[in-house]
Parts: sequence; structure tokens; C-alpha cells
Amino acid sequence: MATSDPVYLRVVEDIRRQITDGSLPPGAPIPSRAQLTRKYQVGETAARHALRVLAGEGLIIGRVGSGHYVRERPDLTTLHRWRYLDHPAPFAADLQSQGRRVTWDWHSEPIEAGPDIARRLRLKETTPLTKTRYVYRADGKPLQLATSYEPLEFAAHSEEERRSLVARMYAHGIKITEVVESVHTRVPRPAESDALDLAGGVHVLHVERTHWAGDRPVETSDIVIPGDRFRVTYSMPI
Amino acid sequence: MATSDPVYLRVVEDIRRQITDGSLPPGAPIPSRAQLTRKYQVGETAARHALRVLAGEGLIIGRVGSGHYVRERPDLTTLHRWRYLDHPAPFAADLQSQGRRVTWDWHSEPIEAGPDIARRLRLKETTPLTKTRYVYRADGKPLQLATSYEPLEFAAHSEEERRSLVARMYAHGIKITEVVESVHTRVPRPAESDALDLAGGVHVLHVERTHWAGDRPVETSDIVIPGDRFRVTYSMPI
DNA sequence: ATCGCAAAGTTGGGGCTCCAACTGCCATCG
DNA sequence: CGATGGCAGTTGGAGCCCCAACTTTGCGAT
Repeated sequence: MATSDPVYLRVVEDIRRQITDGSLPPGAPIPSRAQLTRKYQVGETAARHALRVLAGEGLIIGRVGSGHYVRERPDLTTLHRWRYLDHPAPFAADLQSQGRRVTWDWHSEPIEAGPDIARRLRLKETTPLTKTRYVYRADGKPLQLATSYEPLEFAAHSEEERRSLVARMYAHGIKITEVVESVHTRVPRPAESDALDLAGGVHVLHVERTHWAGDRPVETSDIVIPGDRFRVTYSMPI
Repeated sequence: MATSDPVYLRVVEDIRRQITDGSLPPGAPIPSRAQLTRKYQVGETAARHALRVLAGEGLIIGRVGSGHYVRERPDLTTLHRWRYLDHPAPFAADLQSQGRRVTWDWHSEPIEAGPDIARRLRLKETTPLTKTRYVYRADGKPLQLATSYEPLEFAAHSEEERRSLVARMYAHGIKITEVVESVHTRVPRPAESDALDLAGGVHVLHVERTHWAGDRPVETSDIVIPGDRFRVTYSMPI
């Protein structure tokens, strides 16, 4: 029973759900503090805090004297999005320079996080995700295996995106030689730079990273590849 | 007179100053809510809000039942750090593959932001910064010019770092073909993933980006290069 | 000298209220 | 008909309070 959660979270989660599933489209007004207290039977403090959290996540924006509104470009796909890559990798740039043709295919299957992945990605062990095994080939001959763990919704709309992402990775000549992981979250704007406008607010992306080489964390540098629907960060040791 | 600022900001700014100038070293306890109300003559709400903001910035960390403490690795150098790059750039990887030797040198001078830079980096026009002009050469012959605007403290400890940064950029084969800018800030942890430990908390970096090609913003991808004292993000259109 | 325990202090959640500044809208007046 | 003024609603700052859960500390008993 997780009913002992803070009540403001109930409000946050309900509104967030409505935004993410489209019931509250961009531009739509969020109920005011007074309305929220009535609707969810909570105090003003909780209602206010919920609005602050949502505004911090960049999902809504407050206008003094007017109200809170769903952000125009909430970039929902980057909310709690991550992938876990394991590309032990000699890579396309090298191989192609040797005149060899590099191809790849993959197979995805749904699994639960399990203790190891759960610990690394800080998820519950029961979190459903998609495990994808890539097979890279040079001139048709299997060359290497790579593994990627992704949240379900990511995998959902990724058939052609997956191909284009990998292709872009290759185009950049990225060499991924270690096990890496990245966690993407929309993020509170810093307290200083506040007023982002409803319309074309700056793209705010928070990348929290822990990198692993076997058991010990390693310093890495990241490549953020923005797609039309999301951004992905590829990390590599430097 | 800007004495009509919110009072909680007075508290935030004073404590932040003490942390950044070292009067409050890592691990040092921050006055409790009760003490802050007395010390700054503010209400509990303001004291509490100030602590929340500082915790959000990652400068301090709250421990229930114990108190707030200065974070162990506050990574002050990444606080409000940015550079503005203008590398119109054919680059080392290409040239070197053609067997040419690429070198570069630079000259820095202090200036004020001025209207153009101020607008792009959202600074005051009088903000002091360092303008650095790079000259890239292939086999000794001048090849291209690049411009970089940086905050003063950055330029201060950068003689050899500058060289190694540029070298790493080259090593990664980065091609920067547009005017880009990046703003680095320490950032509130997302409301979800809370407990970062005092000691080895995960490196949290917030990169807020606006990219310009002439007058219109462009989609870019980023390369974050972590140094020992700071991280720098290089952005490039994809 | 060590152990256990209670008291004091602290955070974080939550409630209630007041107010200044601002927005939106409607009605009234010229 | 258009401009103006006023009123209701909203946000964000601020104050004060209560409480549960937790940590620290110091005291007293063994």
C-alpha cells in the first residue's frame, strides 16, 4: 500500500498524467489553487506545491494574474526517458575506412529490470522494459553484439527511429567502448533564469549520468543527439 | 533601488556567497530554519524557501532530523559557467587525414558583453568577459578564425586547459560549423530522484542551450567534455 | 565505563491566512 | 462605438502554526 505518499504528489501525478495522455493539451489552463483544493480535497499548501513541482518540471507555466497553463512544447518524450547501452564496439568509421560495409539488425523482447539493471538505473526490479540485442555485421559477417535496455514507450515508436539513431551514431564516428547508462529527465529550471515563455521556451534537458566499466564508475563524455521526438545521449570514456 | 527583492533571496544570496567564498566550507552546517528566522529577521516560510532553493542548486543538502550541510563536491566551477563559441570550421580530423599538420594559437582580451553578445547570452551589456580569437593553421598557413567569449574566472585558469580542451575537441573529430552558445548551471535535482549523498553525489550538470545560425536558432547536438575542474559543452548542428 | 533512553532539535509535509501585483472582463460613460 | 474604470480571480511572496519522523546529545542507571 503506497497510500502514505505525500498528498501533493497525488495532485502532481494526476495532472501530469492528464498532460502526458493528452487530456490537457498544450495551452490548456490548469485549475487554479482554489479549484485544486476543492477538486482534490487538499489544502492550499499542497495545491500550491503541486503547481510549483509541475512548473519546475517544465510541464506547466504560471502567469501572474492569469493562471497556470500547459507548456507549448512540453517535450513529453524526454520525461523519464533513458536507455542503457552496452556497445563493446569497434565501429563503423574505422571499418568503413577499410572499405567494409557495416550493417546491423536487432531483436527486442520485453523483460523486467531485475536486480542488476535496477541497481544501475535506479529502478524498481519489477519495472517493465525492453531488452534489445543488436548484431553488427561487417560485410555480412557477425562482428559484435550490443545490448540496450529501454523503457517500453520508447521502444514503441522506434522502429525507423532506431535505425536512424544508430546511423547517426555511426555518422558521428562515435565509439562506445564501455558499458554506459544515462538517465534523462525534464528538469526544474534553475531558480535564477525564470521566465521561459509559454511558446518557444528554451529546450531544457537534464542528463544525469553514471558510467560503469565493470564495477567501477568511469569519467565519460557525452554526445546528445536530439531527435524530432526525443533526445538520446551517448556516452563514451575519454 | 532594488531593495524590493523578495526577502528569501537576501538569505539565499548571503549563504551562497559564504559558500562560494569559502567561509562555509564543504560539510559545514547551515543554520537551521529557526536560527535563520532570528538571524535574518524573516519568517519561517522565507527561511524554509531559501533552504529549498539552495538545496535545489545543489549547494547544500538537507538531512531530516539533523540539518542542512554544505555539499561535499559543490563543483563551484560549473556554477554559471558558459562560453560562446564561433568556430566556422573545417577540422583537424579531416585535415590530418590529408596528412597536414594542424596547429592553433589564440589571443585573449577583456571586453564588455555589448548589445549583441548580451542578447545572445542573456547577460547585462556591462558584463565583463574575455574574448578569445583562435587562429587555426594547417602546416603553418592560417586557415580559419574562431571566436570564444568566456566569463573572466574561466579564462583565468585556462592556459594549459585551453590547449588540452581544443586538443580533445580535435581528437573527437568535432566539426563546429555554426555559431553556438551554451549556458552551464548547477541544477536542482528533479523532484523524483532525491537522495544524493553528501560525499560522492552524482555529477549533475544542466546544459541550457540556444543555438544560432545568423539570426535563427538551429537544432544542434552537444558534446560534453568533462575536465577536472569543469565541463564544457560543444554543440554542433546535425 | 558503557549502555539505554528520553528530551531537544531539525527536516519535510501540510494547513490556514493576508497581501501586492497583475490579468481579464464587463459595464458604464463620453 | 470606443475608451475607461472597476471588480473578481489568480499568482507569488510571506507569516504562523502543527505534526510525524528522524538524529543528536546528554543524563542517569547499571
